[in-house]
Amino acid sequence: MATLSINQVTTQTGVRPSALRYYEEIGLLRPMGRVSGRRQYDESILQRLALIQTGQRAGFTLSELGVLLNNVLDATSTAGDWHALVERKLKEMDAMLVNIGSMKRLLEDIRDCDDESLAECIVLTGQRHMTGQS
Amino acid sequence: MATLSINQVTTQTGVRPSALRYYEEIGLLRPMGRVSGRRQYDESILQRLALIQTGQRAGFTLSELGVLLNNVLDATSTAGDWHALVERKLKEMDAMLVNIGSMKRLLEDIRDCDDESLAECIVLTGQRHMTGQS
DNA sequence: GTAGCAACTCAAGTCCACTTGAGGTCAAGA
DNA sequence: TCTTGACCTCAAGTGGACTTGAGTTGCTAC
Repeated sequence: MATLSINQVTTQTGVRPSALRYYEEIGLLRPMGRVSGRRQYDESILQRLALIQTGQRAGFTLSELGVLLNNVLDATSTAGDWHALVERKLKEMDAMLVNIGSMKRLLEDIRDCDDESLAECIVLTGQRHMTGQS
Repeated sequence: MATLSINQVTTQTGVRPSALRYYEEIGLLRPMGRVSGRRQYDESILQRLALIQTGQRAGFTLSELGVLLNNVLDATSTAGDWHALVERKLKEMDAMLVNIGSMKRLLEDIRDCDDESLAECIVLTGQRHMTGQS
C-alpha cells in the first residue's frame, strides 16, 4: 500500500498542507507515521478528506466531522452523543434543503429579469417572494 | 404603517439587537429613522430579515446578501456583477444539494446501526460510502 | 561541505459574523 | 427630582477555519 507525502495529498485532494496540519492539530486526522520528521499518509486519507470536504459543503463543522470520523467511522469509541448529532444534523440538512429551494427559486426569477425593465421586474418577483406566493 | 422598535423586531424575527446594529454598520440594512436617538424600523424590515435568514441558511454570506438586497431587490443601482453572483450562487447551491444528499444517505445508514453490532455495521456502511457504492 | 529544497514548528494574523462590556443618554413614572 | 429601563456608541473579544511568516532540520546533489 503506497504511502503519500503531504504534497502528494495536496495535489490529489486540493487540501493545502497548512489545512492538513491544522486538521491533525485539532484531532480530525489522527497522527500518522513520520519518515525523518515528515508526515506520511496512508491512501485511506483520500477518502477521509473527501468525506470532510463533502461534509463541510453540507454544513458540517470540523468538530462535528470529528465526532463522525473518530467516534463513528473508526469505531474507536462507542462513547459520545453521536446518535444525537446524527439526528440533529439530519434535521438541519432538511431545513437547509428548504432554504436552498427558496433561494434557488428567487434567484431563478431574478435571473430572468432583463436590465431594461429591471426595476419593475424586481418589484414584481421580489414582492412575490417576500409575500410567500408562488 | 406601523413602525417597530429594535426590540419588537427582535421578538418578531429572533434577530438580536446586536446583529441588527451590525447589519446596519456593514450596510446590509440601510439607515432608518430615529426617534430621540432610537432606531425605528419599517415593517418591511421583517421581509428583509426573513430573506437574510433564509439566505444565510442556504450558504450566502452577508456581503452576497448585501449585493442582492441593495443592488437587486431595491433596484437602487443596476451596477455591479449581480448577474454573475446569481449564476455563481445557483451553481454553488446545486453543488450543495449534491453534498447534502450524500451526507444524508451516509447518516441515515449510520443511524440504523445498533450499538451492539456498531463496529461491523459501520465498517460495512462506511466502506460502502467511502467506495462510492449505493 | 555546502547549496537547495521540501518539509517542519510555533506564534501571530485574517476573515466572517457576531457578542460583550463599559460608560452615556433620554423620556416616563413614583 | 430622581430613578429605572430601554436604548445608544465604541472598542475589544470570540469561535471557526485556516493562512502566513520566521526561523529550523534533514536529505540529495554537486
